Amino acid sequence: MDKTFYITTPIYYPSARPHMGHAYSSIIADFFARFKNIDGHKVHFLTGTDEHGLKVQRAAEKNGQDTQKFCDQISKTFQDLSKTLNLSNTDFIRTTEERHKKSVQHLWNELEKNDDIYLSNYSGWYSVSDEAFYNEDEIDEIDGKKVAKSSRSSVEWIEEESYFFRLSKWEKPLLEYYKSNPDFIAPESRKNEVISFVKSGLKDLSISRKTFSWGIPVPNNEKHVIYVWLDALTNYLSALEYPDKDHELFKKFWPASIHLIGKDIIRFHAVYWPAFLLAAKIDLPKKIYGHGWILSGEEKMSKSKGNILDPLKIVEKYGLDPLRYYLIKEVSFGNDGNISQERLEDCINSDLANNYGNLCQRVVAFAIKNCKGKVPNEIKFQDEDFIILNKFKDNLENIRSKIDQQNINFYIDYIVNSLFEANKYFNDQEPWKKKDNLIRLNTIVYTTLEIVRKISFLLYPIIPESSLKALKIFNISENEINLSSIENNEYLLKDNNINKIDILFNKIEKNND
RNA sequence: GGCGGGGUAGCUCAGUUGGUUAGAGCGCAGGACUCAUAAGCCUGAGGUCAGUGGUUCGAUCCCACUUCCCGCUACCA
Repeated sequence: MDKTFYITTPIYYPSARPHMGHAYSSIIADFFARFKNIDGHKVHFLTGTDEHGLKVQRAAEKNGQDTQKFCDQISKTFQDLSKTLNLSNTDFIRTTEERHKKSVQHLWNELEKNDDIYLSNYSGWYSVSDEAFYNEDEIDEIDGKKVAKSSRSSVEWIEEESYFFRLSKWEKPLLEYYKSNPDFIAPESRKNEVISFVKSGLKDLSISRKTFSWGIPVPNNEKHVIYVWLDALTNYLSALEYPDKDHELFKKFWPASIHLIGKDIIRFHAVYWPAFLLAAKIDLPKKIYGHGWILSGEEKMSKSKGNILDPLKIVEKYGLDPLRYYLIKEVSFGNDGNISQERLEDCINSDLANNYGNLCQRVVAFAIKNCKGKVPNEIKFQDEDFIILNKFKDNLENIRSKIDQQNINFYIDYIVNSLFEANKYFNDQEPWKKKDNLIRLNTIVYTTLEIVRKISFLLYPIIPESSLKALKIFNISENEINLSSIENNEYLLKDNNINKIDILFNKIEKNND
């Protein structure tokens, strides 16, 4: 049976324009998807938009637009973002699609059938201006008027008929599940938060609303729409043609390998979602990973410096691959990351241009001048060649296992170290002094070409476009990239032509101001 | 308030189940080379590992206190 891998991003809520947080989730997910793809897995990579809810309905009204058309428009900006980020997603789901509606309603029916849903009243202190409910302890009384402590806006007691999900019933099963599946929630800090939250007790969850209509109707009670989280989370199933559990997609890809999300929505994914699934007797996803936020430090948004948090502007100015590389390299995965334009430029110059780009150029230029522009034929490896070549083979299993632990930083550090070693190797071997020993010269060139090839394979999940550009040296195309071939020290066919390539990364002129 | 995480070189971060001179990258300074995008290679400067006290033969790592930062503490997504 083929190895499979199903990864999802959050579905994005179109109340705001795409920002760096969206880009980050997507890029990281794409990294994993591409890695698994070149490592022989059948990959399903899902992203999409979450289009229901009061805010969307209001935003559309405000624009005097038909709600669906409004959604079409905003969803398009996220579909465009996926293209801009060069995502390899195999599907893009929208919660306004029919396949999703069918799936959510079916899940609802399952929950109802299993007695996990009941009708009752939802009540609480509601602030119209904040659009939020408050608990008793979040309320103050000033001059006989109840107000929210945080915003000081006045609140009123509201009771509304609502369907509830028996979340409380799943408190113990969830805790047991976390215990027997210690890798279910990552990173560790998030797991601890979730567990302590569940341990503090779960109340039943309101899962329908009557106050607005932009949503999926509750089966058999059209006055209610299904509350947004039950709606939104189900997208992960809808994209696999749930409720058709015999469908090829569902059989192949469920349970999901990993739901990649931001830490802000960990609870919905690590508590509500597994509870829904347990109640519906559906297998739980293997992992929920809540990554950190992208922060822009002290840097104020200014016109001269540009806004680092706008991914589209960054891509426009520096290109996509530098952004992808930078986010993956410099953010300690799982933690919040501070990004700055200055560090991005440093990364481009030192890692991408000087280290990787220049290595490609120097070996190609050398081979064209000294090896007739062909992959050398007569070679004889020595110890120092084997040492550097075999490192890839020796580390392959470790790389795979680190990726399965989402240790992205190990992966990229490994690549950067390999680049240092490669440049050092070429330096130390001094092929330019070996013109009277062609076999040695050829061997050094062949070895270095092999290293460039292996590193370019490893870089493909991070900077796919640039990796492919580099692989044009050897006329290697995208579908030929496969991870296990980094074990092979003589992958490159001898006497094949070597192609001169354009500069991969232009250096950024830094001006001190 | 309660629970949890953290304060390590100019910057971004590793690390230590407590043990000789605390690490990487970037940045900075010097050197040798020249195949290459004036790139690469070598060498070096820079830290009382937040503060105070304690346990210990010995603490950056353990404990207590102090201080600063951050997260969670349910229905905004």
